[in-house]
Amino acid sequence: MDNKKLAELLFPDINNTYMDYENKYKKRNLPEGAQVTRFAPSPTGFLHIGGLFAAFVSERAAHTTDGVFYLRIEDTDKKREVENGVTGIVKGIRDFGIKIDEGMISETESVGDYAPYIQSQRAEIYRTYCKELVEKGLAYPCFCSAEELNEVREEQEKNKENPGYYGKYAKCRDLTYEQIEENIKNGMPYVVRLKSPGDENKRIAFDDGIKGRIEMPENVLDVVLLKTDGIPTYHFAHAIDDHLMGTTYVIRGDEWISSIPIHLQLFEVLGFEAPKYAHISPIMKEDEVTKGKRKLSKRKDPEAAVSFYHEVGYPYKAVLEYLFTIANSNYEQWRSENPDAPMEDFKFEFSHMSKAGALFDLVKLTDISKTYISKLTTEEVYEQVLAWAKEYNDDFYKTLIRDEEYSKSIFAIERGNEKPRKDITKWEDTPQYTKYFFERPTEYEFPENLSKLDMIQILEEYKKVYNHDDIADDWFPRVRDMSEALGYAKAPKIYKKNPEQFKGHVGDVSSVIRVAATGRRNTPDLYQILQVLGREEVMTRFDLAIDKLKEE
RNA sequence: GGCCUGUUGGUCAAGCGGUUAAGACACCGCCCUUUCACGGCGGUAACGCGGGUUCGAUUCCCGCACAGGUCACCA
Repeated sequence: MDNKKLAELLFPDINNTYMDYENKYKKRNLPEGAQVTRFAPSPTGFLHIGGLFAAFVSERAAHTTDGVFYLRIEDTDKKREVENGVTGIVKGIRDFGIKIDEGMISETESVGDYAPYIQSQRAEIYRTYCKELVEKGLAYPCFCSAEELNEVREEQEKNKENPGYYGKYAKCRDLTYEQIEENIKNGMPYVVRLKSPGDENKRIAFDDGIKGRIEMPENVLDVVLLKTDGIPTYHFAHAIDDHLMGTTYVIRGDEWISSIPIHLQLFEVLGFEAPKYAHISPIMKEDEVTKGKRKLSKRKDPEAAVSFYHEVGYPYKAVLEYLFTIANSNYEQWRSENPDAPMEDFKFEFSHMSKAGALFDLVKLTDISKTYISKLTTEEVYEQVLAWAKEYNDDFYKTLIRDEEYSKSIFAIERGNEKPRKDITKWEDTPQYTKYFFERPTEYEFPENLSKLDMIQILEEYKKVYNHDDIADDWFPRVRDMSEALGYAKAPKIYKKNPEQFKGHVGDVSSVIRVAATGRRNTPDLYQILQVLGREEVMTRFDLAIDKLKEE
């Protein structure tokens, strides 16, 4: 068979040679040890937390080595594609502050010297390399229909043989030029397959950055390179793109491990140097029903979508912080030793990645997020809450901007202390958390151990002694004195010793004041709340509470 | 079924032939305290099973079990 002639028959439109691309896309000039990594999702309109995790790890791997991290879109499956899918991915990554050096930055635009970064625009490149393989006798057209392929598979299953297109089952391997020409003339659709040089008795080995050394049988399958529509399969596109774009480290989900023999063979056949690989274990979730682990599912689990975290308002750095704790086992240790260091200072290492899939732990995220938010300044909290509200809660947004200083003074309560409060988990909590600052209470959680008359007495008495100009140190002693005068112990300990001598203790008294001012029994520091509310408002609220007590 | 991977408390995980088997989150108790939160102290709780190798196995080897992945013209 004249392979050259066959190549011309199959690819009459291709006039370039692969050398044109080898010359066009120059080798990167990077320092020793710098890694080039990429995130290469399909634009299916949904960025999975596992995808974000892979992107994050890839970005860290690149930027801790002064390398490059780029975004490539793998849109070779037109059936699954979604409108504006690229935008969704770019936004998802951006919302989490992950910096993309190269690649797609919007639906249609990209930056970088290795464009196009979207596979649907690289058809000619793939076809050029494919033509080359045909010329070298390493690839051939296959006209088998889906039905024929199914029949073969059934026969193989019956004979307990490995399924697939290989060996004697690879019917189209031995087609003559004339047969091929005839088929094409008749308009028969075809794919282009690799003529696999693999030997089923040989084994290959490679060192995975995370999983370690893995050995597997060589690939013997004549895998599809170009589909009927002329678009490459993932395998072929992976080899071409990662070679041309200079990827040094391919980081992806571990569902790809079993394709490694194919990929290594492709690199070999194409004469490319293979990249290093690191295969990440999937993020799992405990299934409520079966109590087993399962992959986070986009249908069942809202937290599988990256947009979920943005919507409910977890600060993106808190999410990243959490992702880091499952990415590198020594991260938490490092963080406790460097509580205020930026996370970029942490040296990411593949060797500290877990081989097994971690269960996604929302409770742990909650803790990390609370701690993170507790350390923010008032300004930072206000900005982030505002940004969240602007996107997801218009009413609250309007409330916040009505009086910026007032809003900030709320978030300033007990902030900046040595032991800051840890009570905001996510921005979605803040409307409820701050509600009583913007609205007078309508419901009161008055304590049950005091009578209404006692409570009315407390409030009326407190109105008389309340001094809005008290400094913090004077405020509580005043409550103490009043408590004592009304027959309450001035400290809980005193009350506990002789409970029969008192009506209650100062804590009961301040509870009444607290509930009258806020409607709630549990709040941050009461003095600061009263200060924020302002003298007039405080008095009004006391009156309202008294009325409420009287009417019942 | 073939091929690959994994299995330490509820969760994330240290460990890499000899340890009272770290730590974090969660949970429980106590202390601090005007509530809540914070903080401090303490507690419950783990090496999947069976064989080897070895003076000694959580650690090494072999089975088994369980879990996950993959065997497409999807990525």
